[in-house]
Amino acid sequence: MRSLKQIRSFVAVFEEGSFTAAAQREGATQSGISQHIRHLEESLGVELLVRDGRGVIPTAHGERYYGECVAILRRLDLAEAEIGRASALGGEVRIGLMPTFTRAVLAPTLDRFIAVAPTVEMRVTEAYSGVLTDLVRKGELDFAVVPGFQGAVGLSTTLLIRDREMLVASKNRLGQHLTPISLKDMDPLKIVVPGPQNTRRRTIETYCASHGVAIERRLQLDAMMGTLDFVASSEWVAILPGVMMVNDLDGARFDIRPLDQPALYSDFVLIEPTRRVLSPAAALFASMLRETTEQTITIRQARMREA
Amino acid sequence: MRSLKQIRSFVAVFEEGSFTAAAQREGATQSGISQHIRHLEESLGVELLVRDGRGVIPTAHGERYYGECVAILRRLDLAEAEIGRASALGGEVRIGLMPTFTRAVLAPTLDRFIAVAPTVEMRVTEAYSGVLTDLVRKGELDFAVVPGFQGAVGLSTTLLIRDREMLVASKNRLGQHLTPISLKDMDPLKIVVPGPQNTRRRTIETYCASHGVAIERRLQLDAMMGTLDFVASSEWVAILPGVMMVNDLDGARFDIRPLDQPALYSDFVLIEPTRRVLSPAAALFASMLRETTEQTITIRQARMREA
DNA sequence: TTCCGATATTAATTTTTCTGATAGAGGGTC
DNA sequence: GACCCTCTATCAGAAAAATTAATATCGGAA
Repeated sequence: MRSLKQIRSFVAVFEEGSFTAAAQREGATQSGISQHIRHLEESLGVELLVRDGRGVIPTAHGERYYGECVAILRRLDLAEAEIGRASALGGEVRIGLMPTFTRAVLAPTLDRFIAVAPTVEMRVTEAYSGVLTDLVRKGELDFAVVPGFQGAVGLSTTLLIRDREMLVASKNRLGQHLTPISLKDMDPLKIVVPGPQNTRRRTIETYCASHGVAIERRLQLDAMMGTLDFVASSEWVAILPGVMMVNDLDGARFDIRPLDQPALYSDFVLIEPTRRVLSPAAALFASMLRETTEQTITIRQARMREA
Repeated sequence: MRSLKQIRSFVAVFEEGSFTAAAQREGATQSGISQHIRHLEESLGVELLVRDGRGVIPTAHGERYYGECVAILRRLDLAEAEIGRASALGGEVRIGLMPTFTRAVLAPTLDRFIAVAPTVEMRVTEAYSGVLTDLVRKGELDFAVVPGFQGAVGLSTTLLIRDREMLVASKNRLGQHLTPISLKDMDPLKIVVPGPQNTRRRTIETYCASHGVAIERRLQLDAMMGTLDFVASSEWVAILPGVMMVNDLDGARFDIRPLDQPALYSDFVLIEPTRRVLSPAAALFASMLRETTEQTITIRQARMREA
């Protein structure tokens, strides 16, 4: 007979591309997963996955069945969310944020959220997008906010916010605080960048290369706090999303100038497991996060107009 | 943990309005069903059903959850139908028909169907609508065709055909074979009717009462073959759906005249369990049944125009 | 009250699932 | 090609869960 465990196992294997990884994600053994898939295939009378020594590849049947299974799990999740403690706006909300978001917008969002939903247990994980993506896929986070990307199996993405990238340097080094700047006018740059595993690195390199911005020296720093601190006390610069600099608009510590000619925008998306539905509390937090972020951007735009 | 058995049990209890009946339908014991429901309620943290000594009544939560559960089971069924042997147009098709349909349209439909799908195992059950409805709800039939009615929990209905009712008598007793007739012109009637448990009985009585048709004598006969035979060899008449008389349009045995002023139409609907999806073979049979029936009606209309 | 028809509970049993160990298969590397 | 590494399949015993039959309990009707 068909069972939900079998379906969950299949979805996990499909998304992870491996029995072993699926077992880990489902908190089971590889042996158990193997048996579930076998029973599923037997009872359907169809091969769902081709095992090729390196992992697994779904068959055409597998692809189609996966789509249905995800829809079923999602619907199941929805049914429970509708009934259970869901409506009470309680439970636990586990989210993942990049430093971009924890630096400035997390605190005010938390303030507002806690006021409205005092009984909800919040758990915020700070990490870079790769880690967060994995955690979301494993179901260990309800959702995460990561740079916009080309999607991944089993994840749904929703655009949360689009924000402008800023050139950040220590006070009085750039001048014209908050007015647009063309990077080419500033080169050659001594720039602090994240490591190649970070999505931002590629964005920055691509931008510089395709607009003829010369880079004199690169410093690879995978610590956001450290980057800011270093930039504040040196002649090095960094390119950062505006949303993390809202608390420094006064110009007391940094010169901040939006990239121009052309402007560079970054998308941040909310990712969640397709097979699940956001709990009301999580959805509320997500919408508050978006609102707060939008407000900070609005504030910044007002300041920029003044400048 | 949630399981499909629990969900199936809940759906069965909801639809049957009773643990005991649900157990029977699911081929389980009352004890097992009781435990499944208890676990479901515990894990949702919500009461789904109120037990009141006489049976069970769903709570508001139960109602909502039921809707989701049916959708999930249906989707699951769909997923399997899409993948499995479904596409091969094999397997078994179990349908239920009333005598109305078995008398004239079943045979030609079967001919066509068997030609196209020779490997499908057909199982046709002939019975009256109440029995067929129960069998469909229990999942012992893929679908049945019954008189149009006001629906039942757990059943989906689709209009299959609308047909005209006929006054049937033995040859040369009515005259004007195949031309419309006003019943009032023929009263008082000596009429053969089915028992009160049959949907048609109410239809006929209502029609006569509301159009001032006097009935001289009633003969209650719950045997369709017997009714036809008796009518053919006596002065009694019967009111029957046109679709069952297509083989007697030649007037050799019966005088058949459509009711007029006003015309009386009957709807026949296809009923199937909402939680399931018709297999391709069953769907094909249903559509062939509709086609055949429509053709017989078209033929009759042509004959009527000639007459 | 008493009975009747229904659900709840319980403990033993059966079935299913899960695990840990091991075998086997398929690529990559030297 | 031999070796190694990683991955999946299989198996038997262990653990967990479902199922059953018997029985307790409950609620309403007469």
